Amino acid sequence: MKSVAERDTRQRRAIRAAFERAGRPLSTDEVLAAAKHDSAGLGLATVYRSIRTLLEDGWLTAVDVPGKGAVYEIAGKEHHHHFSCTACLRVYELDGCVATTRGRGSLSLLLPRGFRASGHEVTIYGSCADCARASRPSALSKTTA
Amino acid sequence: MKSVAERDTRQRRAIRAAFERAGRPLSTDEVLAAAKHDSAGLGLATVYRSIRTLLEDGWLTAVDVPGKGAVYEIAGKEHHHHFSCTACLRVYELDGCVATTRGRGSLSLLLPRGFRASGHEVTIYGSCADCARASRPSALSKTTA
DNA sequence: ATAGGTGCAAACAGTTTGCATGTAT
DNA sequence: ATACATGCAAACTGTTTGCACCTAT
Repeated sequence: MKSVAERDTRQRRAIRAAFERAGRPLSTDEVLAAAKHDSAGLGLATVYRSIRTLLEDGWLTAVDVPGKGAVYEIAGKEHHHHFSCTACLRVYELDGCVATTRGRGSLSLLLPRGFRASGHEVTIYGSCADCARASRPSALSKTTA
Repeated sequence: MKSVAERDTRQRRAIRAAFERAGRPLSTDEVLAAAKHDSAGLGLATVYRSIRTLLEDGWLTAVDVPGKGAVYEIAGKEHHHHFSCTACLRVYELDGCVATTRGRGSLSLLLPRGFRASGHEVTIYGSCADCARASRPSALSKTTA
């Protein structure tokens, strides 16, 4: 009775594979670039449409990273935060949550009276391991020597 | 010797006044709407240009609120975070920082080896006092009766 | 008088949509 | 066979820019 919801096409397989290979949240451009390896000629509109479908299916979730716009990651993981590398512009997922690191409810302490929290978003900026290594002078010995 | 950097126009006075009156971060549309009270006929392009000038002058800072885009607030305050009301879409400034609420450095605990943090951004979502009050049934007695 | 500011409209970048064609089912 | 998916290009939205006119200095 129920008509097929999602069709298994080359393009969508490529897009899903891109997320699985990346292991980190991807922007639309990153998806396009990565998925083109499996499906040349892939169009940007298809990337947008597929991402929307995957969001509706609950396979992906959107994360809005300040300064980077929306990125998407495979859904279903437990609550976590994100790291945005200011050097390579890649976004990474972090394990754990500030609120649970040091006792529950630390975030509510910041709220004025009468405000009710329903969620939160934490983004840490800096250099990822790759970029930190590349820019640290003392590390050059290992890389260069 | 030094040529005049910024000129004191009706429009810019209106825009600065809008921020001072609001007491919270404003989006470009909010600035346009609020500043039009003091300066009818104000154009959106002028809002964008003035905001940029005020950012360069260090009078404003930009805050990128996930799901809302950029908002701007008067600069110079000490490090703090933001609250985004999912009901009225207004953004508020919160006093204090998660990292200092419960001992320093709790955020670094979340980082994988080799990552270096240079800053962080925390946004809490929920209902502001006004919206929480308006939607809470038990509070209607006070409002209605 | 003149450099800088303003408003309008055109230009742009990122995202979405219409339509004719292609393809999984 | 048919409904859904794709690619292209046009449409839209939010932001920036070019240009002629205006105004604080």
